[in-house]
This record gives sequence, structure tokens and C-alpha cells, in this order.
Amino acid sequence: MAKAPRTKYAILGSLSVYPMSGYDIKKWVGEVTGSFWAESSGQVYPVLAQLLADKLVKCDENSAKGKRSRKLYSITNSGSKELSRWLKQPVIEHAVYRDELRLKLFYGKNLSKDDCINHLKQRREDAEKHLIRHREIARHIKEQHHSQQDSMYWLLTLEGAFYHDEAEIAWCDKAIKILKGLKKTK
Amino acid sequence: MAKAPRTKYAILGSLSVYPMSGYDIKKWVGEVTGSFWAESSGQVYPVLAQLLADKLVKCDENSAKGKRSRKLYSITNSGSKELSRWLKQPVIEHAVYRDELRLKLFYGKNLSKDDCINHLKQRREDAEKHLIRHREIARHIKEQHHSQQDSMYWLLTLEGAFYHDEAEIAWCDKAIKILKGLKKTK
DNA sequence: TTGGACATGTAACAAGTTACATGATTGT
DNA sequence: ACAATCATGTAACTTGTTACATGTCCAA
Repeated sequence: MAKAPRTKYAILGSLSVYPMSGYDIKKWVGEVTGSFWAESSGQVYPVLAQLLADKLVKCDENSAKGKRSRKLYSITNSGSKELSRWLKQPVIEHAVYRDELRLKLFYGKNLSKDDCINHLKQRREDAEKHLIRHREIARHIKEQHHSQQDSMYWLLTLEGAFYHDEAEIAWCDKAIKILKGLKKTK
Repeated sequence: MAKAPRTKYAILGSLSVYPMSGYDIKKWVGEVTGSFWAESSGQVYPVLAQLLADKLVKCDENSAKGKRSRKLYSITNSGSKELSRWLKQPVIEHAVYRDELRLKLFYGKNLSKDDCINHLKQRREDAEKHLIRHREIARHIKEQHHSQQDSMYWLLTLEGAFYHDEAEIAWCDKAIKILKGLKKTK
């Protein structure tokens, strides 16, 4: 019923940038904040309806002649207040991230060294792709200039993604090297 | 009902190390693999029952005189096979980790700089605690020697936690510095 | 003219957490 | 004697995903 503490704020945050449709929000969240957040349609639409009922957002139904129907949502004053209130609150360190690669490597004894190395190579590749993607997003942000305020925080957050991606790549390299070393001496 | 693809393998993995009770598994998973995995009792017990029904684990009920009742589970041959089968499969990059700090920082425009800095300081502190904790775990693993095979993979995985913790600390420092710089010049 | 992106939404399911109930044992 | 930890389990809830249904508009 009362859906989703977290999704709620991800949506309000998006709308604090500019008005969007449900479709836009899902896309934007996945593309721009994809390194640390995602939403599915199955979440966005119901929560958006709830936010509208609570008057935290308003809806400008764009049903002009011939136009494809599109509901453009924008944040209200109380929505902004509610967002700020939540943003100020200390971050709740909720669930541990579950990383399947690490789980598999941890129990690597039950696997061949080559299988472990392959898992790590795959992760390295993925991390490299992420890094490239994150750099692209940073470039986009710098090019199209949004408000200085917005882009500063976006770049700061992306910087975190760079650090994370690079750490992951470095770790994979080290782990692969160690595993390869063990193969030769045995 | 048919509970949990992932929990299932976390449990089988634990039991591939040595026999444990449900209580042990929950604790072990949280303590030793805590940097990338966790389980709650509400998951462990039902899944364990399912695994028993599927004969992937067997149970040695320790109801000896006076003893506290304790069900000691161990992995069966088919359990080991099922674990290996899963471990070999490519890692599925499932859900994006949702990081509330990054979400808050991303929408930092709606917040004061001090609030942002405080969030980052808190994260830095947490990351430092994690790093200390992970180093302790590594020390434990080296001291009590489990099989070389086990401890090698455990240390390899922990190495990943170090990289991650250090990257997080470095990022927080950089972000805090940038935000402080902006405060002074404005 | 057909496939892909735009657009909104729902229903069924999966996964996992929280909180509780219950009780034994151990250390201080 | 009291608290902490050991130990097993269940029920209600929350959160979120997947898959589907429905239809529009645009470009190759």
C-alpha cells in the first residue's frame, strides 16, 4: 500500500531537477544515477500516484490535440519541503550489498582456478565498461550546462563512481595475478 | 515457498567449510562475509528446511542428554555438486546497489553544504570502521589456519573489501575538500 | 510497413526484513 | 539472580522485479 520510502525520494529528487513524466523518471534514474540507483516502472507509477494524492507533486496532463498522452509531473512546495527534510536526515546504512561475484570467489575452493579467474575477468570487463560509461555521463553533464548547483553535485557523485570502478579494476587485476601465480608454482 | 536462489547458495557455501547450525550460519555469514553478504534468521531457517527436504544437506540432531538442542547441518554429495554447478555459472549482475548517501549527495542542491559535508564525514567514518574490521578478519583468518585453500580465497575476497573501503575513504576526502573549498570562495 | 522508442499502467510473484514467541545455558 | 548469548522458528510486512496489456508516434 503506502509504497516505498526510498523510491519516493528518488522520484522527488528527479522532479527537483525539472518536471518529468513517469517514463522520463524511470529513464533518467537509470541513466544518470545508474551507478547507485535504479527504479522499475512497477515502482514508479504507483508511487507517483501516491505522491500526487499526497500533493507532493502536481500533474500537468498534456493531452493537447493529436499529441501522445503524457503526464508531466512537477514537484510542489510541500514536495520540496518533504524532500529537503529527508535529505537532511542521517543516511541509514540499510542492507548490505550482496555481491554474487564475491560470494562465488569466497567459496572458490569448490571451483577450478580457471573458473575463478574467468569470473574475475568478467567483472573487470564490466567495471571497465562502467568506468567508460561514467566518464561519458560526466562529459554530458559538463557540456549541456544545467544549473551550476546541480552539475556540481552530480559530478561529485560521479567521482565516487570513478573511484569505485577503478578500485574494482585494480582488485581484479591483483586477484587474477595472484591466482595465476599459484597455478604456475603448483 | 521455494525460497531464495541466492540464500540457498550462501548456505551451501557455508556448509562447504564445515558443518554448522542455522544459528551458526547466520552469524558466520554476517561476520565473515559481512562485507558483501548477509542473511536474516527469517531466511536461513526456511531455506535450510528446504535444502534438507531436497537432500542437499543432512541434519545431525544433537539432542544429547542435558544438551541444548542444536541441529547440526552438513552438506551432502548432491549438495556439493549443486553448489559447484552454481559457482561455475557466470555471475549474474542483478540489481544495482542502491546507495542512499550517493542519492542524497546527488540531490545536494536541495541541502546546505554543511549537511552534505556531514553526510560525507559520516560515510568516511563508517568506511574507516569497515576497513579496521576487515583487517581484523584478515588477521583472524591468517592466525587460525583453516585449509590453505579456504583461507586463500577468503583473503582474496577481503582484499576486495580493502580496495573498496579505501576508495570510499579517498572519495569522501576529495568530495569534502571540494565542498569546503567552495564554501570559502563564496 | 514495420520495428523501435514513447508512454502508462497492473498483477503476480520473489525476496528479504522485522518483530515476535519460546526457551535453554552460561558467565558475572 | 540477571543479562547476554545460544538456539529455533513463524507471521506479517515491505520492497521491489518481471511480465504483461495496451496503445501512439516516428523514422527507415
